[in-house]
Amino acid sequence: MIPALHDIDLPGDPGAHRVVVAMSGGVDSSVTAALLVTAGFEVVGITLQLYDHGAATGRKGACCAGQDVRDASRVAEQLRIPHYVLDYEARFRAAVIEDFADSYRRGETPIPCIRCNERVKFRDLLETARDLGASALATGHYARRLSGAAGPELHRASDAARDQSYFLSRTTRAELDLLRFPLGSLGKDETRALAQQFSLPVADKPDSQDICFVPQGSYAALVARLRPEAGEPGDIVDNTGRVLGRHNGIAHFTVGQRKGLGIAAAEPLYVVRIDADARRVVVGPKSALAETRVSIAELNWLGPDIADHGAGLPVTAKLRSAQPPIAATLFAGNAASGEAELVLDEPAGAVAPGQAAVFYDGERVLGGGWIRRAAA
RNA sequence: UGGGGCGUAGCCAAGUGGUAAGGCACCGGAUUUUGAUUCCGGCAUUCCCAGGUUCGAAUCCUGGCGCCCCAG
Repeated sequence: MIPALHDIDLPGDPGAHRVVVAMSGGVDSSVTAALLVTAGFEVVGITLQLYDHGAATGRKGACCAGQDVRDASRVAEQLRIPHYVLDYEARFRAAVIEDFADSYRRGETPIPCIRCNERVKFRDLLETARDLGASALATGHYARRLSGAAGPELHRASDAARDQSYFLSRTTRAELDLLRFPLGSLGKDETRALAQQFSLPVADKPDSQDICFVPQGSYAALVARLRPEAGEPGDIVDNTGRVLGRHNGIAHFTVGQRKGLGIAAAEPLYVVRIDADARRVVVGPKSALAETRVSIAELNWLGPDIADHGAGLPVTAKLRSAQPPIAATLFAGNAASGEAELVLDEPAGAVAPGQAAVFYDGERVLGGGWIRRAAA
């Protein structure tokens, strides 16, 4: 059966609301559109064409180019809703791909999916939705938008294994006002089942994986092409500076990485730090990864006012998309600058500059920022 | 060329007569909207080479080759 839409927060007659759905051509956003159509909303599908290298055409599990755009069109056609494809290649290249390359050049580890949400999907698409007079912009993300006393709140998805709130941590309050996540209470298997019930042509399409704009998965080659210095060879050293080996470009590494070093040692070695200027990759044993203090920049806050929390706010913090939140205390120093410091209750490893730090109070997303560095 | 030691997979290394541990690296798979982490699996019919002893040797014997250390 088709489930009722939770948390849609659009009062009155559904037919009176125009809802724009961001359709990537994948299963999730297609089911999102189908659910909204079934619920009686006036749905408009929009697909952003983000890139279009030839290799994407036949690639499985990509999004936002070639076949995926056509898939989105087919779904929209079946649902009998208007569908617009907007050319965002130039903007995506500048705001996401160039940023991705710059990040690696600095020796950081970018997370382009968040940049894409932050700078493309939730910014321009929301404007477009407003221009179209829409009441809401719906996406297929697995997260929940719940109405709280002080307005909409962002929460983790019901299915913890599918939760994508980490990727939505740059979302602002204003954006959250207009956003809706109809899949937030569903499990992936439920979404698949719905896709079957709706007979969507993408029902059996594989989940997207990897970085969408990187053909054949050779992301380091892409970075090396855009920022040649990130592909220059350099030394692999230990914390005393002793040279243990060579690497073929810092773009191949992230803090916490074990594979690919090619160094035989008594115990496994992990990337502890990347020194972009010297083109050095510093490695050490797992114990060398433990950090307790993390500097945060560009804090985006969605929680209650934290001006009163000079003593620090207890939170759980997620420092990597596939790692569970860990207990910590957040010190939001200069709110205006967005600078903050996170102190972990227990030392944690693989704190990589460039990744997002997302703060939770239980299921609720309080905010997020970028990991600048491990504070000494 | 006096004395001593060593030579086991890419690296380190256990094993001294009973039919090749382990770690690292590497490869494959699972997981993952970050090629990370994690997890699972694979990875020397063979122990520098050639003979010999033995039912049986990487382990004992002989010879050779290579390397290291201490003396000169």
